[in-house]
Amino acid sequence: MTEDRRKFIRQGEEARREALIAAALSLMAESGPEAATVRAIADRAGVTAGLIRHYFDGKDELMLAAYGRIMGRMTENSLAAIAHVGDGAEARLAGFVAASLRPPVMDPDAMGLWAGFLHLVRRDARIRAVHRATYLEYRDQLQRLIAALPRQADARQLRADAIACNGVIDGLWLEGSALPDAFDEGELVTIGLQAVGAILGLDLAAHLPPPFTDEPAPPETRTE
Amino acid sequence: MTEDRRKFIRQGEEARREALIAAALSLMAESGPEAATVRAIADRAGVTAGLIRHYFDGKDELMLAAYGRIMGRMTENSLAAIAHVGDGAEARLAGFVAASLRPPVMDPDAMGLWAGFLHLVRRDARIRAVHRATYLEYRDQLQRLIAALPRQADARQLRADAIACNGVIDGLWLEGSALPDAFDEGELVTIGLQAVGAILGLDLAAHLPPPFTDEPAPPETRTE
DNA sequence: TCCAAAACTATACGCTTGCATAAATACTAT
DNA sequence: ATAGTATTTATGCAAGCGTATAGTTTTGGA
Repeated sequence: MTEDRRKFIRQGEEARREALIAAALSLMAESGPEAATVRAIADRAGVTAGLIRHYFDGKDELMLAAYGRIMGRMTENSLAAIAHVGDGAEARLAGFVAASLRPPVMDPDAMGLWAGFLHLVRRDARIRAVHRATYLEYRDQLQRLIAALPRQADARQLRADAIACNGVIDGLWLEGSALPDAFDEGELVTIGLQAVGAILGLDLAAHLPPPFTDEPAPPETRTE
Repeated sequence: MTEDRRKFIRQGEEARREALIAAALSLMAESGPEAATVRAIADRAGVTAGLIRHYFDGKDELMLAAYGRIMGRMTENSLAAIAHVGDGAEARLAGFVAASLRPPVMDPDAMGLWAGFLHLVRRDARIRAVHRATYLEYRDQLQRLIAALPRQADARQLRADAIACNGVIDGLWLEGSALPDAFDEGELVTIGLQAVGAILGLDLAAHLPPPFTDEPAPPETRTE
């Protein structure tokens, strides 16, 4: 009764770090980078602000960890779509492209997050390193899928094709995420498949994967 | 001698507004959105902070004006490259694509600026309107160039082609701006022309425009 | 059972932000 | 020459920022 100090239960390093990262990402996705203050993050994570400094050397460290988490998740989401597709290189590539142009990868919140971090890329060397690694990893995945296609191409051509296809996907992802209602349902998937197919000399649209996977609806990016 | 108050000369609305917009853009390009504080902007424009409120209703208004300025300029820069190209629709399209993938359009500073504003797109309706208008205007320009090509395509196909080509350009622009040293000199121009050509069924690379225009070197985006 | 270590809270400090307000200056019209 | 007005400076304020630090609670092992 003296002073009702907040009750709490210990949760340990792993859980708290994850909770703080998730809180930072959700705030940033909703309301932009400037909304992700230490107080707001702590509040959403159900702790007080001081705890951030207990688990991270500072806010910058938390943001760096959060960036790594979200970027990795986006590549994972694209890859997960083709994990169980076994029937041919073309189908796998088509699945990868389509997954990148559909939720939860193509998503306004995801783009808000990505944009919020992007401007940090130029100032913070460690953020830049994460960006570079993520971009190259994604492109390598794509290049591997392209290399598996039944066609002949030397290393130089393979690199150029991967860069071009990655460009199409990135550009369409960006525009579809930024202006969701400027495109019809599934329009960007079709366009993306046609474009990638044209670049590689294939008819990828023929492999148009089913619009729904086994999951009913993945509504949010931000939920863990 | 009493108190050395700062000397000044009157410059009038037009000049001051432009100076403040230019200052805001240059700060943002250099060091990100959070560096563009009212004090820093005023300082760079050679005035004191209070003047911003005299010419704009608030900082948000200044940022909105600045966003309109930079986005318009980027489309202009792409269009300027083909203003004096008269020999054929393919050559004009090739010039447009190439210009979008070279300085001053493709440029780390320009991308920093673009990214800095992008996350405002989701919160501020007026910023979003500018974004939408700029994107659609750019795409319409591209679509007009595509429509002028000697080939047959219905309206639906024309729209899809424009979206796809715009996607390639945007994606390559983004990656080349974000990671300039990940690509060879001129590599993205070549890849972009090949990709757009493949999508449209042309050999655009044959029209590869000269690497230099009549200007010696446009070094900076941020200078007016 | 109790005690030491770790987890967590609470508070305050210094700094920066955008903005309001009031005073001073430079220019223009007369 | 001078008065008037728009332009510009100067100053202060309330709010919010990240962080440092000290104190309190929980927890698990001796």
